[in-house]
Amino acid sequence: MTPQRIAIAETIWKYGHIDIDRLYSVIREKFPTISLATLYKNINSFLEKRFIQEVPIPNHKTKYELILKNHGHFICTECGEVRDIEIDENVLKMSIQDSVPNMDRVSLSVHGVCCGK
Amino acid sequence: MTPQRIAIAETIWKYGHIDIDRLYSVIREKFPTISLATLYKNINSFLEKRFIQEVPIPNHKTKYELILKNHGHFICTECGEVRDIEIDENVLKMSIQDSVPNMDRVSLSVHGVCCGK
DNA sequence: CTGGGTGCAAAGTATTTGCATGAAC
DNA sequence: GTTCATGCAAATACTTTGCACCCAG
Repeated sequence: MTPQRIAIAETIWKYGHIDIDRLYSVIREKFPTISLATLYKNINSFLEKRFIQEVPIPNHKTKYELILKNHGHFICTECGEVRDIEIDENVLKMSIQDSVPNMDRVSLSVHGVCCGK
Repeated sequence: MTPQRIAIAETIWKYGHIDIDRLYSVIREKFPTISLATLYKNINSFLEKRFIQEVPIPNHKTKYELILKNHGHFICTECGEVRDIEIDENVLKMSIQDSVPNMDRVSLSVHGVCCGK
């Protein structure tokens, strides 16, 4: 656990969802010499350890978020913003008509336009 | 509508879900001179026209599928295979506890391991 | 002709790797 | 001293762009 690593985790937590570029610029305020390589290495290590997960966003860079409680995402197809939405996981699972092998994790994304565009 | 373009659409349809590399090698059997650039151009044009959509897969290349009826995806976290699963969209929407601005499209992914691994 | 698609090459962007250095134990 | 993360540079991977050519209307 290095200070850089802590800052990365904190920043992801603080922003909720953040992509690599924003993360880079935020972290550099505290650690001006940090490199993108270090960032990617830490991101990948966090991913492996299942501290964080990717939130892929069409036409935008993938964002990262801490894995806390299960929730859905509203993803704006215009600006790429992500908002968490609460889901009732039992009801959600009831919507699945087919049998599914080994359901590890269920992820729900709602796509739409957030701003009045 | 060029023969290449038709072959691309047909191949996506035939495979259900396919990534760019597989698409490239399949199409090249029919059109040995086709380039990745052409493939990407057509993919992007299909995406814009909403003929196809992306299916992002953690640790694997994005796959593409025709937009037919709404369904969910089972995504194997080991091999990246995708299987369509039928969903009851009304029940699924009932699982959403928060109000959502402009719900265009809802996408459900179930992650797990398909093979006995 | 003209418009639009193809395919090559090149550029651009994103991500990973190798290695020297330095801090922590 | 050994281990492990950092940060630079380079390599790799992925995707887009520019342009010359060709085909169909």
